[in-house]
Amino acid sequence: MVGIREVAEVAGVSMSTVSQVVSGNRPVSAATRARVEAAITHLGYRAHPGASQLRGGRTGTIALIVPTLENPFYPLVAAGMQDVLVPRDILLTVTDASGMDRSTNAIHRLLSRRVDAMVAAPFGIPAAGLAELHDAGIPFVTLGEEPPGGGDYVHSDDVRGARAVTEHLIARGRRRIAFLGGEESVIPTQQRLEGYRAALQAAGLPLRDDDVVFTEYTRQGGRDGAALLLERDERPDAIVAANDLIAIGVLDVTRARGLRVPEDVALTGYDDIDAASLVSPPLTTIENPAREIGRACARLLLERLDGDVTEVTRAVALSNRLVVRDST
Amino acid sequence: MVGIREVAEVAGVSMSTVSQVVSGNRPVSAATRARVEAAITHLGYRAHPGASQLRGGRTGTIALIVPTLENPFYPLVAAGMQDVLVPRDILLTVTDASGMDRSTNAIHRLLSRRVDAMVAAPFGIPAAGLAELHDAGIPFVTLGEEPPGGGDYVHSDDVRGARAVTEHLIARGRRRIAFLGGEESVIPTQQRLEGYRAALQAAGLPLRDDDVVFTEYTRQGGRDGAALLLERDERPDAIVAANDLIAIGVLDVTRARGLRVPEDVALTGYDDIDAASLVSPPLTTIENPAREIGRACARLLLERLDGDVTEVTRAVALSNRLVVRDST
DNA sequence: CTGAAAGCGCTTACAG
DNA sequence: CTGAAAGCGCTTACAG
Repeated sequence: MVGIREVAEVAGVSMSTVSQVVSGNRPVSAATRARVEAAITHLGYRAHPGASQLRGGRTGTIALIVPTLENPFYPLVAAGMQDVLVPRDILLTVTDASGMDRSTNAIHRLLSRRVDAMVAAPFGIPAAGLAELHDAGIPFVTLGEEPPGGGDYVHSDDVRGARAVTEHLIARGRRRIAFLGGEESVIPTQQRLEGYRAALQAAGLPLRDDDVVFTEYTRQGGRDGAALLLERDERPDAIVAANDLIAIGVLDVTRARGLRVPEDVALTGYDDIDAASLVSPPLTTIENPAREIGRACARLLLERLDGDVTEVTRAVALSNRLVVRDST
Repeated sequence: MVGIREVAEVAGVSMSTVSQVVSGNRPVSAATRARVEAAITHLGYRAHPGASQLRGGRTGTIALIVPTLENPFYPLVAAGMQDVLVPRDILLTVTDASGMDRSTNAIHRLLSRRVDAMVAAPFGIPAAGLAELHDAGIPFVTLGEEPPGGGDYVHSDDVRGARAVTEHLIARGRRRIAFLGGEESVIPTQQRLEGYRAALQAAGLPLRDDDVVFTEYTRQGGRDGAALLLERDERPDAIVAANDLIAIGVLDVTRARGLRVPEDVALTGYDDIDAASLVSPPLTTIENPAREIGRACARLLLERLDGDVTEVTRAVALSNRLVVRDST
């Protein structure tokens, strides 16, 4: 392998000078620089990341931990992060935490690898994992909710989105609107529920406890929840699902029962994943800007890494918008 | 930071011994091992990856380059790779090459980072990129087709899959079956066409040139191809689409023309992406095991890295299976 | 089974 | 603006 030494020899300068040219950490005369650069090109020199890391401290790697890679929302977050990271020549490593017994393992593993920073969806990350992250003292951003103890986070305005979608149903004449959430404990569920409630309240519609059902953020979760909601005597005339996958599960049930959407029951999703426009009928939903969210995460991290941030917590709220399709 | 030196002090042994305990590269007495392990736990020691890398040579990182993260097939490949890589404590870095002018940049960048191995979808990777990869001498695997010049690759058995889906249509009584392929030049297209032909031939059905149309592997490609096939006087009574996205494009056209699927024309896809079961009618298709493909890629790489492989080229063909739904 | 020492390829004070 | 030298935290021959 060709190293800094070979380059220095060919260029007729010291190893320090080669290092300065590569890193730009101190001024080098134009003539010297040109000679060094010529030698680098000629020899095909590539810095050894391990060596730089050992001295410089940083690995140039940022990690993303997601609950699952099967929900297409998360790969898009990864793509957004890359939009920002690639120009800075930072590597992104993505971990699907669903396979590991506990995401704590993922955090631990990534910390051992000395990643420079991390973004994680906090859902299901046990407190111990978050604590370890805190102790490590590296910049990190959470997705969707503020980490306990404070820290940067990025979310789209869930209260507003859920409110918009519910108001849309009310405007369409629906009166008995149910809410089908994912896991009750996570903040996005709570905020979407809050938006739903706010819309009903503003319209003077009653809030009924049994119109709110919690399940999982999956297609199967949607099936389970829909089974509950739709077997009642007094069926809702609309369902606000907390994400598209849940809504798609609801469609499975309406189809099986011969219910027409939207005639018998109107339905809305959340996120606007590709599938939302492919199902039949295509879903009215809230566009959740996954890629933008990824970009924002990466930017927050980079600012911390660049050291010009003093605030403990910064929140980035991205706006979302209603996409009306045939399911309402 | 606590390093090997601190651990050695606390355990009352030399730094070498600590290193041996951590790496397992040479036998250590049980008593010593226990003392060292206690010290490691007590101090919370984590090896510095940069230092190990500088000596040991490997970064413990494997890269995956995909044409896009927006096609849900690829994130699943990534998830499959992780299934295999995580237990070996190897990091996966995923690059979406769509953003970069040329994937060559991605390859170059990853090589600079000294990733230990790489898997890439060869579609659209220019020869220069592949050549650089070859020169780097690191193990790599391609997706779907053999890399020019030879090397490991993983694909599902496309001939067999396409044959199965075509035989299924014949069994359903279809006689005039068209093939709607993606780009003619890529191997998967050629193999799926071969399977389709084999099925017709075995059934004694004629092969007509004008029943074979090539387009792009996209929804729009499907629309374009369907427009050609369905405007003829003698319409086919079935269409074998070379992937699900194409089939979904066909559905757009049948819907617009008031043709019923499967009554007027039966339709099959390929891949079984989520959307295949979401469209109406849901598609009969061939399940292309993305996650399994990812696992196989990782295993091939690991075997090379472990050094017990001498063959230049190894091909892994994964079996796929017919999924029958309402479109046939 | 264990230790002392060299060295992996860089970066960064320290000098000039 | 440039160079010589120390050292980052490990691993691995080399000895014993």
